[in-house]
Amino acid sequence: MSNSFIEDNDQTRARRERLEAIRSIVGNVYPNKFERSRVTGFEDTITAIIQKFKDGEPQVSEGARPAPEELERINAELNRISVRTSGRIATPPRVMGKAAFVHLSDGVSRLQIYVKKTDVRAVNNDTDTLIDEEGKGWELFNLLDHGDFIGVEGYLFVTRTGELSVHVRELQFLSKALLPMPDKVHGIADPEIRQRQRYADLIAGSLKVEREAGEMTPREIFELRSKVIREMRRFLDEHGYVEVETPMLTPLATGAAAKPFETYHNALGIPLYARIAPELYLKRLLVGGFEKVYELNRNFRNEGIGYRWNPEFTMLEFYCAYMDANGMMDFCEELLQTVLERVTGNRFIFRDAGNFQVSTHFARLSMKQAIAEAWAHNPFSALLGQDVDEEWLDDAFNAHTLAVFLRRASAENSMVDDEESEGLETDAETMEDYWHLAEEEAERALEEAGDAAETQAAQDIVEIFEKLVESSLIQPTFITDFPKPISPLSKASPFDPTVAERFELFIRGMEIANGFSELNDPVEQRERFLEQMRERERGDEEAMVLDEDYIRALSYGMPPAAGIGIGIDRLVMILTGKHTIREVILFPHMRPERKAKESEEREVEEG
RNA sequence: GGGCCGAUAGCUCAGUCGGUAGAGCAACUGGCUUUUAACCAGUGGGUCGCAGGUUCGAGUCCUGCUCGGCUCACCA
Repeated sequence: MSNSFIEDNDQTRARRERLEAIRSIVGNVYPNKFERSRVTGFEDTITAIIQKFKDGEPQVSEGARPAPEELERINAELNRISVRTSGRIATPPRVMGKAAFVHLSDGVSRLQIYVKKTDVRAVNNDTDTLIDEEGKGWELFNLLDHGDFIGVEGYLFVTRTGELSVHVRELQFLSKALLPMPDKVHGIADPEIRQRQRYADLIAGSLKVEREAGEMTPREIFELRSKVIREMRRFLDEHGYVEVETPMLTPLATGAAAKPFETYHNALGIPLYARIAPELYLKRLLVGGFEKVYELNRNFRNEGIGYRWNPEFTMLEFYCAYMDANGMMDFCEELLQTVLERVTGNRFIFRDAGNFQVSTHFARLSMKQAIAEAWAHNPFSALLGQDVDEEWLDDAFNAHTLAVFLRRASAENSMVDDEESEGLETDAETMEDYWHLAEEEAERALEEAGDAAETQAAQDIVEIFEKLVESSLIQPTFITDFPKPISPLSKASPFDPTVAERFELFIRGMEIANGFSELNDPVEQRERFLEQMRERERGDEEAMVLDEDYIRALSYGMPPAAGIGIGIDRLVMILTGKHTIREVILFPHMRPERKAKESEEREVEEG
């Protein structure tokens, strides 16, 4: 039999040959079902059996063995209990002549089975009956490989070393692993295989013999993710929110600053875009009379891929009528802390505890305050003797100078190797040169900007914030008071017309949430959209697109409201201590897999 | 796209100064009727990512390429 899709080596050959030998004993090697018993009160999965009977194991210290009398007492009880259960063979069989031990896994837990040559009988899968012939059970067992699926029937007992086990009387073959299992000690090291072949990653996590303290298996990461999402829904439902689903394929890509994926609808004959944000649809629902709505689903952005970025990401977005951004910060904090408490049992503890403390309250800081504070602690600050405070930043020339300076300084730093960079940071002269160059550039830029000067200043402040502050916001911090020109869907602050009543939540240096008091004046909204369109014409590909229907909706009247988007993937990164988004997305997007042969063919074609 | 790092047995990795290709696990054969990453004895397994170059001799040095990781720039 040829399996061209399976690499041919000594391991795969042995497995294939044994599959044929198994076939000659049991008939159908891919039977359709295996019924598990219900002695635990539920379906007797391995986890159910472990949970129900594990407590019966005698308590002994590491390496010690339980007393024989105690074993006898426990086993007198357990031996009366028969179970039928099934799973993947999770260890290479430990065969000792005429008996063997092996562990079965259901992906979560593992249960040891004990197979004795004289006690085990095989099931014929064609007739679903026990095979009479002597020795067939043991013969079948010896053809099993690490990774195969089997079903067993037998009675419970505790071994001399004190481990709960099943003494197998019936053995049924259920499915073959034609590929060898990942290394039982090291698991899979190659991140590419782990992410591309998540199934192998999940198997490896369940088969790995030893784990480092605090190490989460992939299974546990994705179960935690599932719980986070479930608890978010529950919290919102409890607070009167209605979950809705709005279009993912949209005629306009708007509601956020991002490049969309484009596709084409044949029947309508129009382009459609994968949504970059559900925002404008959800606010149409506020117009329609929903006072509290949310959507928890995917958004798509046709941009770079990196440790914080996947082309599709999961966002919780919700809106609450009659609330402003300040109320939304309170609610967001309560939401996150409640979800955390329900998922992890702690109010706010991050997984890599080394960097995090328990925070009872999230800090709040205006963007310009945050910049001023960060600058005071920045090595460039002392070097240049330049003070930065909120008033200083209000000057467009100053803001642009600082933005350009940071751009130059960081570009220079990134070009230099860590080892060679000594002296660079302390080189005051170079830094002063950069500063003067930045000042010259700022002067020119201000002249050229003309009526776009306000937008330019806003972009400068944000750029300074991102370069200087963002990565240092480790503890949960709300940054407030965003410049208005870069917040086209947000209301202005009632205290400062140049500032949007908008906030972003940062944790571990990442933006986790973005919310604001929603702009509900259709006249001003239209103006803001038009300003965005002018930005687009100036070359900003990510400026928003005017949505006339949305303006019409606002014209029917939308109540004052606050809205927020919370990045679920990034939140899960923080909760699991993972440093790349690909670890918390089951099937992250990657470059298409190319085998060596194919790439050679490509080269020939292209060459 | 730029910079840095990597690719050796099925898996995880070592390989010194350029001199016959190594270990553990896995596989195979034999032994062992309560093991715990079982153990004991033995066996097989390599296009050292690909293509050139230097050299008497290259896993090792040089050049180009492929694939991957990290990182910087754009982006949530």
